[in-house]
Amino acid sequence: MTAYNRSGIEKKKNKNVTISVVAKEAGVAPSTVSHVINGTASISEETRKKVLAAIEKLHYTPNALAQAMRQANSRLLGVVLQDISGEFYARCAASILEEAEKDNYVVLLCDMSYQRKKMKQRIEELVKRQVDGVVFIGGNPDGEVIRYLSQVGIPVILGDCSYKGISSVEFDNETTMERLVCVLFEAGYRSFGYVGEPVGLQDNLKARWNGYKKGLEACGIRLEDCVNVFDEALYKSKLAGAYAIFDSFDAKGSGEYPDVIVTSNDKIAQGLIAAARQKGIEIPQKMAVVGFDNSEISQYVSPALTTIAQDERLLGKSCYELFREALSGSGKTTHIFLPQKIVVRESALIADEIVERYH
Amino acid sequence: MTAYNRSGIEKKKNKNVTISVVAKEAGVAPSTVSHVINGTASISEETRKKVLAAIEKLHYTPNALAQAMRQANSRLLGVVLQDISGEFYARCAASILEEAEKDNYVVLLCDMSYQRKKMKQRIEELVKRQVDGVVFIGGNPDGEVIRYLSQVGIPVILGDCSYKGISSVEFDNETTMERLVCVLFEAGYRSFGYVGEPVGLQDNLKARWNGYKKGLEACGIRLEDCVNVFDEALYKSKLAGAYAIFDSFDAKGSGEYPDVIVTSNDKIAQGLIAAARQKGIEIPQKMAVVGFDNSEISQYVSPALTTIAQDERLLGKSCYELFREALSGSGKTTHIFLPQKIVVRESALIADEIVERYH
DNA sequence: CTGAAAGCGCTAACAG
DNA sequence: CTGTTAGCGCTTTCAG
Repeated sequence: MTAYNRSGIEKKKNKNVTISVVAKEAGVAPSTVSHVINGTASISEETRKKVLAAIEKLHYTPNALAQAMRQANSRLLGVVLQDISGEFYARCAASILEEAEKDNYVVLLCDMSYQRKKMKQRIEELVKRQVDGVVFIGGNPDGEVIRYLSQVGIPVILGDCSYKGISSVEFDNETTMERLVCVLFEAGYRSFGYVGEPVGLQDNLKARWNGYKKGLEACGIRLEDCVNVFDEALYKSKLAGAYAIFDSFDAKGSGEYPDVIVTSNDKIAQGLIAAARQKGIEIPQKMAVVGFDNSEISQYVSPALTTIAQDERLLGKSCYELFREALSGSGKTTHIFLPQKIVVRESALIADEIVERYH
Repeated sequence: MTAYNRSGIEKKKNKNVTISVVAKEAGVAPSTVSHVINGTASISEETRKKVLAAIEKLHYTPNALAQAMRQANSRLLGVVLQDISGEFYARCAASILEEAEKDNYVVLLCDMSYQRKKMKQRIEELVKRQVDGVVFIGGNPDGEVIRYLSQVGIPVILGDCSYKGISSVEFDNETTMERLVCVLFEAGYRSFGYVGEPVGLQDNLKARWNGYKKGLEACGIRLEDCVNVFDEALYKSKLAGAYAIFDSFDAKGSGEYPDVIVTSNDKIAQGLIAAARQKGIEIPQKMAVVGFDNSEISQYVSPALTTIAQDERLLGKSCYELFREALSGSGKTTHIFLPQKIVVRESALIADEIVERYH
């Protein structure tokens, strides 16, 4: 029923419905309006009604920028991740978004696209924007950036990576990978291969690689007897990259493949499997392949992927909770480790009882 | 070399490095500092140096909130999409993020999770935050929300959906789908099936469905002779949902399947294929399946998916550009249509020359 | 219970 | 070329 400017869509400027306009309309002072909105003082039922009516009539919406300036917080959370197109990151992000929403927090998303050099600049942008905190997912925290954030008093939470003195929630990658190798060994696989991105840029990859090595050692297998390939190209295209990599296995000997190849990602596993199929190499009979992340599709491909499952939503949620905790200022740093699970399907066969034994 | 508060991480409040602190340090007026930062007046080399030194020394970072309040814009863009975990949306988002970054815009991301009712509230939050514009990707624009945004003067850009009088960039879903059906018919497929989410909530699905019907008509096939299933459950889990749906085809007759099933998404196609495999039905020999979206994995599964490819990054980029254009205030509304491509692989066989003929 | 006044950090006239 | 002033929209003492 309100009369808007009849020109319909206009330039701006018509959004001059400020708190004092409302106050005028209601015949009270701006501070009174503020009080009824924020419940920050007790107001007589009568004036409260008048104010509410004015708000309604004018379609008043508080300006969060102005609010943030007066108060200590902006209710803005920065989330920095490596690649929103990756299922892992997307799930984490979705979960953080969901939690933030419940708190009237809003998230400023930064996708680093695995480009570490952009980090500093992007973080500065977030700081300018007065975010109340920053959650990093994945990657390998940059000490300089972390220190900077600490100096300006912005809490930092790390997801699936870690840094001394900073709260984090990680999956138990190292343990899981070690267990995976042992379980595979127990299932009869004797020669191993590893395919993944270079581990330097990602803490979680590093942890997995370490677990792989530990597992090998525990099983009495020498690392030199394994074919381990790290390829930068996998950052950009896991499927095509892995597909191309398959040749490196063949190049070595002739027709000699490891019994099982462990990978850092389901897409890499799938790329390998596609290449194997193309070459007539049967998976898992001739060679087994294990993925990582339990992507939604992994159980619908053929052979269905044996992989590692983890609750990314829980990771996201936990990160958000740590952020809120950090805000309330206990000052303590917390490190949470979340379990992962070996999911046996077709691409690598392992008897259930073996998996359970290593649980 | 600067001495920070030695306690390291502190609560806030130490971030009191405002423009006037810098000004004092440099022995000039705040406005002068502002001018050197923004290049909004010519400054003598001498004072400029002093100011820059002070900024450096104090680690001054402008407060974007305050800037936004003084100026007309916040350099904040709201992006609203249905499901960040979907490859389609993730790609669009990634592209918008990338473009925004170049402009020092920052994006406030909202994931609706296909829940239409949350829309209004979320949009209000964005408005409170003073976003300079909102880009909607997918879904079915809510007239009320669009009007509200127009009233408060916030430009709206629609991606892969449309609304009267609002700029949009869409894929040419209807045309493509119609063409797909014709091409399939030409390739010898005579009986058709369709599997997808109910089309009411998504403009792009509606367009595809319309195209499907038009194609059928053009080929002289009656809609009643087709098995078309719409399932709400597909919104939440396309793979599992499609897998479950497969039975509905069997239930009808006995062992009678359409020659080809057209779907709204690669995941749905893959779910169907997995179910078929489980039942011993060969794809594409016994029945062909066509996906949609050309997900990265689609060419690495077996059978490789015949599907529809589209450039989501271009869509994202175009949306961003329309947004910027809208800001500069030409006031005109633009509708862009982006082409899609039929990608023939293994799950549905079509001779290249047929596809080309319909191009 | 309500209002007046101050000021968050910044920029945009306008003087000088 | 540089400084003074005013004020964006809001919240918050502090009086009344």
